[in-house]
Amino acid sequence: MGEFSLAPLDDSVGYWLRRAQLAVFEDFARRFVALKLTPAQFSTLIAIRDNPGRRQSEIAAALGIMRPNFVALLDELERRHLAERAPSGADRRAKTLRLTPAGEALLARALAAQDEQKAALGAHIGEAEPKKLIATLRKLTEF
Amino acid sequence: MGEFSLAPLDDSVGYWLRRAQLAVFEDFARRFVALKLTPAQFSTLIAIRDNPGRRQSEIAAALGIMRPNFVALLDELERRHLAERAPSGADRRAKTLRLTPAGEALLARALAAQDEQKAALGAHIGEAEPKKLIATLRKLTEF
DNA sequence: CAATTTAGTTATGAAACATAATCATCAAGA
DNA sequence: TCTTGATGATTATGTTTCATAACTAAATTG
Repeated sequence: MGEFSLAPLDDSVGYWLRRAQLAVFEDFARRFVALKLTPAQFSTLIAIRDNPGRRQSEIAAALGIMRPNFVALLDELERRHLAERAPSGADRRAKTLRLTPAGEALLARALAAQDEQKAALGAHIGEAEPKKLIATLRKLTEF
Repeated sequence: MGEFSLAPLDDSVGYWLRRAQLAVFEDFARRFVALKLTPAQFSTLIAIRDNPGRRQSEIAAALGIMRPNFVALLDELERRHLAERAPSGADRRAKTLRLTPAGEALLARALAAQDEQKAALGAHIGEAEPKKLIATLRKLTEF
């Protein structure tokens, strides 16, 4: 195609942030395709496992997922017998969430896949970089 | 809501990459709302200005935008008289792109807004960080 | 000149993300 | 207690972003 000039974008944090995110998510998708888990599903399984007894809407809020969109996501996890809704004794409107044994097992495999990605990523950008990178990205989330 | 544990995500590059990207793009949207420019439109104006005479499809490819989606984007820029399609003398199928004076003027304002964002961002994460951050993000795009 | 390829386009669909409205239940005050 | 207003989950719906297939006109190749 020939040389292409995009100078004002070349030192734009937003531009590279978007491109890097796309690249990392593509790699994620490749590693997780066998597990049939999207990033949202993966983080949902984690949130449920590590915060048992929480309400559906609390977990959605913690993940930054809109409540209406969380319904179909959970429907799918339930359909695959990875997670379950259970009545919240106190409040009959509310539902608490828990993983099934199959959900625990799949999450374990997913976490292993995540570790592999982390290792590959460290090898690619340098072992010390991920820690520094995450520290900077965290600051940016408050921007 | 109480303390919420999302440990396996807390040291995940992908997770923070996504959240940082959302935060920076939200800030971008705030700064650009007065100009009525999306990130894709902004980068298109830059690409056209800095690569005059290129074909529509070359510019789309350089920006990573699918050709079909680039059509409506350009239609809108033309409707607002910011950019124009012009026949490519050599190939009567092809169209080259150029900015109108109004497009040049709006892009100048947009670049100023981008500079302001850059300054605010440097102030927030430290003046030396953006350069290091971009270097790391660039490596990630080849991941 | 016929067959194939290419540039731009149209039509269309999938996926992520957001809002308004509904239904059942809860909580608080008259 | 009864009514009123808020809340949890849901449905319906819409928007934006991103991707694919198929079309047309024009170029290229054999």
